[in-house]
Amino acid sequence: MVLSMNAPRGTVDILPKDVKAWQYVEEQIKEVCKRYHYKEIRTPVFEHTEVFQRGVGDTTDIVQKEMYTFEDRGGRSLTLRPEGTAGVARAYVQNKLYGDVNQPVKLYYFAEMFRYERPQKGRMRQLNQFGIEVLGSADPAVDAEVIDLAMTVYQSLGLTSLKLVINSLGDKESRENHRQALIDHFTPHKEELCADCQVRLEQNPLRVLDCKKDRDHPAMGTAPSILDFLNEESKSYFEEVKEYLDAMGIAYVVDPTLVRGLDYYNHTAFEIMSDAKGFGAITTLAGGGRYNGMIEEFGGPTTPAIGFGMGLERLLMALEAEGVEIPDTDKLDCYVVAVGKEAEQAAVRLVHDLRANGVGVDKDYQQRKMKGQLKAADRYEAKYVLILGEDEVRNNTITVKEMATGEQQVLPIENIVDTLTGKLLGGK
RNA sequence: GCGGUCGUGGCGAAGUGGUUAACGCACCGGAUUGUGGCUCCGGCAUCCGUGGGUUCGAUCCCCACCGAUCGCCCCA
Repeated sequence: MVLSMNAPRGTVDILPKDVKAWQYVEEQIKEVCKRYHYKEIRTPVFEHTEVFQRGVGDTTDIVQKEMYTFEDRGGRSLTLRPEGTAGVARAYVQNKLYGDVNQPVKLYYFAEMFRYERPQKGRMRQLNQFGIEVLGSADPAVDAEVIDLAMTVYQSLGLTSLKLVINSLGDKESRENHRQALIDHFTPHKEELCADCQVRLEQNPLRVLDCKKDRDHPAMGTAPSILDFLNEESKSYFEEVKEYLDAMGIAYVVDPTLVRGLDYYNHTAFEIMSDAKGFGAITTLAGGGRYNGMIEEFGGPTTPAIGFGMGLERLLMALEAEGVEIPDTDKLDCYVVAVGKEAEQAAVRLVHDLRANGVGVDKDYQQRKMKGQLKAADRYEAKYVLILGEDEVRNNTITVKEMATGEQQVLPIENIVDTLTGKLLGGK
């Protein structure tokens, strides 16, 4: 490869041979969304930078170092979306969906996200996510439904090595109290913590708990747990969520150190991870939580909301790691083999007519010999091969060969379209 | 931003400081003058990431760069 006309770092082409898996996954997920009564929303690929600064939070890694931010010709600062929730929240406020008769507003999206990171297995600069947002309900049953939906998506696709981890970050009051307790707890050890954590301690002490470098520090084990700081309301909310999960038979693990990287979460936070082998360092398949303050932050009415984001590249990886077969639905119905100039013309017309009648057909365009054309038909896994040669043209016939059995018969060309459409589409 | 590994034909993969750089897969053609999946034969024709350097000579040695990949951080 001489030219450097390659796809930018961290991006990939999804080629025809791979698209099948993507379409299958998308179809299955949409089917689940339909059953759960969620509606699709499509928002812009880029937003005003401020949408993410305010929505995602200034102290997050995403905003601090991972955004694709640029200035447009009008001098506006725009950013390619690094996650899905902020844009949806913005759209919800701007379009006054809080006034919709149907509440809560239950949305899903498929969207590509952009994060400036060093690529590695399961981590791309452009990535695809499926996501859910439910706005307008503070019912813990909604939290459970959202989690249930995510788990159902994975299970309907055949994944089994799943682990659901949940936590509660509590409401504003609980978080504040816990935050102060964390600062009090870690400050005496500040000098012993890693550089990142020293900064985190100032900005967002919750995330010190997330640190992998300092995970063995003695102060970690004794750090105050958020669960001990939940006020009555937060505590009972979390209890209800767990009860609903229990009621649906969804297994979970409570992990008080689960914090999530985004600032906007409160109450329920969750992650779904894969135990499957071949995953490298990446284990998180999906993550989400409640963000009751964001809509207000965007100038809307006080609106409780919850959602999650699910990485589709990682989902595909998980399917592969677990050996899930993707059904092949687009085999070719017919392949027309033509030999000779006259036959070629008849073939073109036949291909056109069959296609017009709903049959999937292809033919040779490489000037291959008959044998080569048959090989191509075999490669394409065509069900039938229709042969037009000199004999057929002379006798106004056509040879129909069923590839699976090798049986073939010579039929009059006259009603061949009807005959074949009946044969191929009769059952549909 | 930091660290490890790697970079040979469409793909996979050997290899050597020095005439024509293995092999496998795939593809095309022939054996079978109009028939696929098996077998055999042939073809696929200067190409060894880029730019420098060492050398009489480098794909193989040195340097830089670019790219890929895996990991750290963090996450999807």
